[in-house]
Amino acid sequence: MPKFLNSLPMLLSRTLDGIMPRYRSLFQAHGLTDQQWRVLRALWEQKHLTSAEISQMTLLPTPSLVGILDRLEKKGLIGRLRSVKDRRHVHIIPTQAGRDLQAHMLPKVEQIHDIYMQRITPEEWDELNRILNKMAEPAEQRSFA
Amino acid sequence: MPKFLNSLPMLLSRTLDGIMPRYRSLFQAHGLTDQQWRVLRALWEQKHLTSAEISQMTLLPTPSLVGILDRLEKKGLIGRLRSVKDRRHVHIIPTQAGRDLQAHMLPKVEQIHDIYMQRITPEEWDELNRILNKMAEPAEQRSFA
DNA sequence: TTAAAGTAATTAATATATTAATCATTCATA
DNA sequence: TATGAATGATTAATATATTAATTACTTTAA
Repeated sequence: MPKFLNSLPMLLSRTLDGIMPRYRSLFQAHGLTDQQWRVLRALWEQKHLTSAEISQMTLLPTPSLVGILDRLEKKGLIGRLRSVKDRRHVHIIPTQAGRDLQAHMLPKVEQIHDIYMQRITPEEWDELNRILNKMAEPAEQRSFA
Repeated sequence: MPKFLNSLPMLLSRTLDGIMPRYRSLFQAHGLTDQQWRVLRALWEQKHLTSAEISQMTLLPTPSLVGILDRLEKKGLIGRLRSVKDRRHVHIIPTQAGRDLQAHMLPKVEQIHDIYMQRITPEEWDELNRILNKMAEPAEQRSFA
C-alpha cells in the first residue's frame, strides 16, 4: 500500500467512507441527508438549541447550517424562534413531526451503530477513543512531560 | 457528553476536524485545497494514473475529480492525456511544476504527520489501524467464527 | 459485422464546506 | 448616553460531495 494511504487523514477518511453508506441508506429512506440527521439528533436530548450550539455539537459549520436548517424547516421538522432576551439568537426547536421522526429513526440508527460496535471489544472501543482524542487535542492544551 | 457525540461517526469526524486545520494552513500557503493536494500526492509514487485510479486511491468521487483536475490543470500542475490504446481512459500526469511543488511540500506534510505520530506510540498506531480497519471492513468479506 | 451490453469520463442538479464579508443587535466604556 | 468593539446569524463566492444521467468508446455475442 502506497505510503500516503497509510497516513492518519487517509485512515480516518477511509474508515468514514467504509461505515457511512450503511447509515446513509437509512437517512435516505427517510428523505434526510447525513447533516440533516445530525441536526435532528443533536436536538434529541435538548428541547432547543441556538445555531451556534448546534454547530458546536454537530461540527457543521454555521454557514452550512443556514441551508440545512432552511431545508429542515421546509420539511416541517424544525422551527426557528428568535430569542426575545437577545434578538441575535435564534432558537431551533423540533416540531412534533420532527420529534416523531427522531423517535422512529433513532432505534434504527442505534442498530447500525451496534453492528460496528460488535466488531470490536469494549476495551478496543476505549482504546480507540483514547488514542484518537490524544491525536485531536489542540496543541495548546496538551500536557508536557 | 451527550450520547451521539460519542458515536463512531462523530468520533472520526471530530478527530478529522482536529487534525486537518494544521494541514490546511500548509496547503493554503501553496494555493491548494485538501483535495487538490491529495491528487498531487497520489501522483507522487506513480508516473501517471487514470481518473478512476486516482479516485480509488484518494477516495475522491469521480464527479468531484473532474473539477479538481480542471483546477490543477489550470494551475499548470498536471496534464491530461487521452489513452491511444483505449480512448475512454484519460491519463493524469504531473507537470514539472507539479513535481516541483510535490517535492517542496512533501517534507512539510510529513513533518505535520510526525507531529501527530509523536503523540502516540508505534504500538498505539498499530492498534488504531487494526481497530479502524476492522470497523470499515465490508460485511461481505468479514470472517465469521 | 453489427447490435446490445459494458466501461471511463463527464455533465447535471442539488446539498454542503470553506473563507470572508455583512447585518442586526448587544455590550463596554468614555 | 452615544459610540466603537464584540457577537450571532446570515449572505456571498468558490470548491467539493452525492446521485443520476449522458457521452464516447469498447467489448461481447448473435
